[in-house]
Amino acid sequence: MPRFDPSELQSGSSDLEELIGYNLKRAYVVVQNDYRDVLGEDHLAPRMFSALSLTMQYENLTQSDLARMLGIERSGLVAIVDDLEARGFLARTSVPGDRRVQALVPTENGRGFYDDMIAKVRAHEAELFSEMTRNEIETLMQLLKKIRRGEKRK
Amino acid sequence: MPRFDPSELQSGSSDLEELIGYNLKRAYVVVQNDYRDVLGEDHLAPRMFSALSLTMQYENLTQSDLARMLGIERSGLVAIVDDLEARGFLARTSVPGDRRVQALVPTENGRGFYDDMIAKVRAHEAELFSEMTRNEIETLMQLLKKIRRGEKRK
DNA sequence: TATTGTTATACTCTATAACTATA
DNA sequence: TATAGTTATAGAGTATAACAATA
Repeated sequence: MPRFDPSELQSGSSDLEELIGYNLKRAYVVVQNDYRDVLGEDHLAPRMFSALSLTMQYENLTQSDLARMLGIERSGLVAIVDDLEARGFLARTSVPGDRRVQALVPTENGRGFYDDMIAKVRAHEAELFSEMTRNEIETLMQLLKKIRRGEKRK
Repeated sequence: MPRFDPSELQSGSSDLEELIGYNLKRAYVVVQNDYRDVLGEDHLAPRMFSALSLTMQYENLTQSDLARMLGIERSGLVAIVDDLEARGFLARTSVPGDRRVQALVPTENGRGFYDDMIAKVRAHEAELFSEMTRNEIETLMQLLKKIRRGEKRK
């Protein structure tokens, strides 16, 4: 059994380094930390950003729609929407024909804020991945989406 | 602005789907959920497995070593090691020459348990990624490690 | 002064279960 | 019966700050 040598940590010499799941997690943490540095200034958590993004791009989403799209439970979305609504980025609006649902409608203010944020996030990714070629990034995205498509539904 | 169409969710047509960080997270969640299905039977959380794996493969790791390798704080490791020690998988043993540190030494029992677990995890990954070619997996691993190497140190 | 292990504490993210009002 | 939104609650996972012992 070898003594610990830091230089071999990512060389794939240990069981852990050969696992896809572990590498996926560690890579995700790298990006997440950078996200927080960027979004944190504006007090926007990554999940807030994700929810805001989808409401900007799809008309009259309900909270249940959003939860399904983000892969989280409906109950978890209440606080997120509360926050986004409190900051004036979107509004819960009643929908004619089904009084159970409330569509999430972005405000002008919300659109302006979002446009700033998406620009910041894109700039941050461009810088964080500046060592990777366009081809590598393209390949990575395809492989990640392939993993996502293999998700086992409940 | 388009109406929500579930079929286009992963097609890259929205801002979110074009972000590396978002795809990384979603892919990670897919694997994580599968991990939990597999490791959960034996009440072994993913981070317990990671810590156990490293102590099996590196001689006389200290908790500080482990924390650095896993990218978490020292304080977070106390509970992990407590649990692994309570289950008889490893032991904190004093080290001659430095009375501050306690080396983490695997037990026979721990080795047997770990051998079972790593086999289960590998089988689970083989099945979860059965739609991907060996080449695709190799490429993915290289790209993930490249992202990890780009991590900004504190 | 710096490091190791530790405790206390708090925060984020998320899930489960139950409720209500609608359908 | 089923669904939308909601609340309460609990459990991971993690970080920060402080401390005693030791280097």
